This record gives sequence, C-alpha cells and structure tokens, in this order.
Amino acid sequence: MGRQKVKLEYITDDLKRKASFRKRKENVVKKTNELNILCDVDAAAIIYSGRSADSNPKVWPDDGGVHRFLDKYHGRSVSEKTLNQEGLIHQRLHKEKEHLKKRSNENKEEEISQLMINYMGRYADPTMVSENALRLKMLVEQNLKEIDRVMEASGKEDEVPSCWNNMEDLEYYMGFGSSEMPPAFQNDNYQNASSSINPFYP
Amino acid sequence: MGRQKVKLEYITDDLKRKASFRKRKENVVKKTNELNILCDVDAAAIIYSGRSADSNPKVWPDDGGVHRFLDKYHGRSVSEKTLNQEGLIHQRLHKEKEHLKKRSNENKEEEISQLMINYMGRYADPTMVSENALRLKMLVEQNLKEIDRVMEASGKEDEVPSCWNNMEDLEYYMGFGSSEMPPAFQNDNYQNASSSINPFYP
DNA sequence: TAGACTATTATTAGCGA
DNA sequence: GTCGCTAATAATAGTCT
Repeated sequence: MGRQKVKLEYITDDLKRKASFRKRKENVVKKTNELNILCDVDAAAIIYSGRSADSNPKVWPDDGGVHRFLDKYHGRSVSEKTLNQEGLIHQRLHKEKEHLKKRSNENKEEEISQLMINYMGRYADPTMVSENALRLKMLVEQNLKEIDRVMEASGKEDEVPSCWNNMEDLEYYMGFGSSEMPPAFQNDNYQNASSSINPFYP
Repeated sequence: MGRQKVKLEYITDDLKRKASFRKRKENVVKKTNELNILCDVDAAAIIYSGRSADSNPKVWPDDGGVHRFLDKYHGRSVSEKTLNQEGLIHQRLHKEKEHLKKRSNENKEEEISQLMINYMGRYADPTMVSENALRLKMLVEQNLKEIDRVMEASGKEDEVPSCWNNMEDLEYYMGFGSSEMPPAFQNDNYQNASSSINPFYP
C-alpha cells in the first residue's frame, strides 16, 4: 500500500516503524469511526503508543465513551455466565429497544411518543403521573438551558458541548445495570457540572 | 474507495449497510492486527454486530486477550488518558444534525400528539387524559421547537447539541432501567395498536 | 445471505524539506 | 519528530451470481 509492499512482521527500523505507526494509528481510529457512523454499530478502538515515553493510548470514541463501552463489553461477558431472570429480561428489552430504533430509523418523534406512552402506562395513578412528568420536564428544561449556553458560547471552533459527555454519563448511570459509578462521576471536575445538569444525580 | 465515494453518514439502505458492515468489520480487525504486528503496540478493536439477533461482538484479539487489554486500560488513571478527539466528536455531532434535519422535515408532531391522546384515552382516567396529554404534547413540542430554534440560530455546521440524548436518557430512566413490564403493555388491546412503536412488543 | 469481480477511491511506504 | 508529496498497494461500492 505504498511504494513497496511490506511483509506483515515487526518493522525493525526505528524511524520507519514510528512513521508507520503514526499514519496507521490515525486510520484505525478513522475506520472505526466510519464503521460506527455508516453502519450505526457500537465499535471501539484502543491503541497504546508502544514502548515509548508517550504512554497515552489513542482511543475512539472519547474516553468516557470507551469506558462505557468497555463496561458494556465486560457486562456481556459476565452475563453469559451468570444470568438471572432479571438480567435476561433487561437484556431482552434493551435489545428490542435497539432493534426498534433501527426500524423506525430517523423518527425520533416516534421514540418520544413511545417514551411518553411507556411513562404514562407505567404510572396509572394520575398523581404519580404529574409528579413524574414534572421531573421529566425538569430534566429536559435543564438540558435545554445547557444547550443554550453552549450555542451562545460557540464562537470557538472545536468546542464540545459539556452536556454531551455528562448526558452520556447520565445514560450510563441510569441505564446500564452496573453497580459502579460512571468514571466521569468519580472525577472531581465533573461533580459540579453533573449535578447542575442532572436532577437525578445522587 | 469503491465505484463511488460515499458520504460519511448512516447508510439507510438495509442491504447496502449490512454489506458494508460485513466488509468493513473485517478490515478494521485486520488493520488493528497489522498495527499490532508491524509496530508492536497493544491495540484492540471491539465491534458489536449491530442490533441483530447476533449480539456477540467481534473483537480482536480474542476474547481473553481483549479482557486482559481492557484491564490494562482500566488500570490507568483518567488523567493519563486525556485525549484530543474534537474532530471525531464533530463527526458525531454532524450525524446528530443530519438526523435532526430529516426528522424535522417530517412534521410528525400532530401525529404524535394524536397517538398519545388516543392511547391515553383508552387506558387512563378520562378526566386526567386531557390534562396529561396536553402536558406531554407541550413537552414534545417544546423540545422540537427548541431544536429548530437552535439549528436556525447557528450557522455552524457541526454544533448541534445532543439534546436528543435526553430522550434516550429518559428512556432508560423510565422504561428500561427496570425489568418491570409497564402495566399498560400487559393489556391485550395495546398490542395491536402499538406493535409498530412498542419496544416491549415481543 | 454470502462470494467473486472490478472500477474507483483510500491508504501508505519511501523520500525530501 | 513532522509535513507534503507521489507511486504503489489496499479497501471497497456496486454488481452479478
């Protein structure tokens, strides 16, 4: 794939190996990303930078995403061995949810209606409905505020909305049955941001 | 990289997407392997096989190897793994935006409202129906409007916030965090009406 | 659904600045 | 150690089977 074909073996030449690594590393991540976007699958890549002083691994998606991903992976391996009934049901529901997502393709509106319907169906007691609807509303509104803030501050090119990671962490926290606290929540830097955005934050 | 160049966005065509996934999945793993051998670095790839019945992830190296790898990754402190992934996050944001665009073209708000009202009319206390339906309708509309506003106010291509993640988070919170079947879904009448949108539908 | 086959596009090895 | 370049190899979208 270059001026010459190279054999699939360790590149002894230091400069050549490092150059090759630099180029290939980027493309592994790129390909992983493409796979994720084109086919909408969960995919992760983790690459350690070899033996050099630079010990930071290159990962995709971002660090928080990879952590959730890995826990998911760990979770599946565990669940294959020790599945209780609850776990099975939860797994099945999750799978069906994902399946439905694909079927209804871009119709997030449908998902919302499902959400609403699920929610209403779950709490037949009208008193419960309004109380929980209020909490729901609060969550949406708080995040909308965060979005406003981000959009207004978005003069900077590469700024990533802080709500993104936090909400992913929230999803992790609420959705995946791990007893562990999400990594981001263990980081002091996230404490304030998380609690201000997430009304469910413990 | 084929007969035509394809845009980096979700492939809606089912056959095309699956074919692309089959081919690309193999090559992501292949590239990971090449990187490992050529440059002698630790690298791992984990790819879930989409939403199909096959829930086993494709991994490289083998399952045990990935687990050892993941332990290593987990072992490192968060600060060591600080990463610079703006470009890729941008791509994800862009994907979100594309989805939002498509959805906003479809004008399903009214349909959703009607759906909710119809559904609740059958299962909730009649006196509570209109009030709660209205509340939910408002919430949906508010969110849709907010997205429109944000998208129009922002000339920037990739700065769409992930507010829709709220809905996923809520979905977890409300519908999938527990193994309980919502009461309403145990009713036979629900099955026919909602099989197309009901994630719990078998 | 999964191969085999290309025409194209994408990656990259080697090299020079 | 990086960057840009380009010839050469590799991946793959579309197609047919």
